[in-house]
Amino acid sequence: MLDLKLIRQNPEEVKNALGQRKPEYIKAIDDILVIDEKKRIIQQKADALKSQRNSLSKSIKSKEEAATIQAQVKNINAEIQLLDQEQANLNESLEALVLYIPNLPGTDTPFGKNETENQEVHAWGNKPILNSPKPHWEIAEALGILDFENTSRLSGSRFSSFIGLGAKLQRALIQFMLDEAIEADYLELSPPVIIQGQILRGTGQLPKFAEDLYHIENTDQYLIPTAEVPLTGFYANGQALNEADLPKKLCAYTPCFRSEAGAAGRDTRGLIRQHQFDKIELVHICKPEESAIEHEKLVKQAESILEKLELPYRRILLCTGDMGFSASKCYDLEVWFPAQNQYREISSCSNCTDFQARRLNLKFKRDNKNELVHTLNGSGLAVGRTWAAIVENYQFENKLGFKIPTVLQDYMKLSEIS
RNA sequence: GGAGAGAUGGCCGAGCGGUUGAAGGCGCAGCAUUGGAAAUGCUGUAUACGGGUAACCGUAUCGAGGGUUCGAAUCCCUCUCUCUCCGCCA
Repeated sequence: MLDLKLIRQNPEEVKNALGQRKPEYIKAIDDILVIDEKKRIIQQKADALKSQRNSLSKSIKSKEEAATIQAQVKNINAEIQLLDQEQANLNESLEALVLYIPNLPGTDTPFGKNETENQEVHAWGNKPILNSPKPHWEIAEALGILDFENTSRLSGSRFSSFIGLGAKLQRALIQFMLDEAIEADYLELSPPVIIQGQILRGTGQLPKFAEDLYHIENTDQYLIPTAEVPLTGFYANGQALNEADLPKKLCAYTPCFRSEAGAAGRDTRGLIRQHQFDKIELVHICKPEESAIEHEKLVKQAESILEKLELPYRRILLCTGDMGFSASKCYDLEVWFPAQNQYREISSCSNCTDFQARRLNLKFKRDNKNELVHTLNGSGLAVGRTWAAIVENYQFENKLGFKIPTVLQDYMKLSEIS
């Protein structure tokens, strides 16, 4: 959520910045300004009447003199009720508008209409030289370590099961990624995967992206699409954080659930796009002036996982038109998939500045005053996609199977699966 | 699921329908005292919205929402959550 005062005081700046995402936001800001103006005028009227009412009520000392004042206050009350109702209505429409406005792109976020205008920052690693790379699902299904067919009868399309050594590899990846995060001073949380709608509004998934979520019927609860939600929301609406405790670095392993509405026909084969997948998530909560540096640290932490797994990847700086709702600046890490002959997203690291903090009421105390924190999140990493990337990049050319990355061999007690 | 108890500021804890945004204590911050500290003393310590260059002023908030009243933390209704006991259960 953007600061209303910022919109009020620098409307042109806000419109310029949001217009870089999509031109339609410019009109929304104009609407907000009009409603905000109306609301303030009404609030001033109502406050003045309430003030009058309070002092009249206080002036009643004896029962004898009460009658005339009572009549007076009753009249005032009728007026107040109308104004309050009007203000409540305006507030509602104002909130409805503001909750649909995304974060302002940072000044170092490049302008661009869509993903074609993202910028590659750097690429790392050597792509494997393979004459005819096989897709991961072919290799894995043939090895009997991954199943789609039986699983689709269990759960429907876009679900899968890991079997035997496949399941063990997934478990090893989770263990490895968590160990790496904890080594880097992250505090591990194991949160619920069912979360209140209020928190999802806070992190920005709601109200705009409700169709992407699995909703628990007859409740205000949802399955999380990412552990960013419970991690970022963990301290919401509670006591302000201590300045000395910042930056807070949290990590969690959780399953993630996405309805993938609107993705029909895309990535229908393999592990790339599933309704349920595992992910290790990293979240930083920090002071405003620290968030740019924390963002670089966060993305490097995610990169270090790929480097230790020796998977070729590149870092992309997203442009204004491709960036997520809550982000001000965002790097995507993309891992190389030989069979598809392309890089695919495996981590998305966002600096959300104070956007989520304002919606979540997430503050810290500095000089005896409450200030909004900045929040950052990134995957470290998406487990299913990492699993698939290992199978494809480490596949043997002359026989069925693949090598286990060196760092995982201790976890697996195994050097290859064939 | 059944029965009961409760929800007040960072925490504990008062609170007759009317100078109660809220006593008192703890904690925290500043100042004094000290060679330094402890102890002590004094002062200050909620949030949001609005108005004002500012000092400051107005309004709202005692779990949430509604109601009664000239006036509600205090009375009434609904909901939510927490705790205790019983039942069930990974």
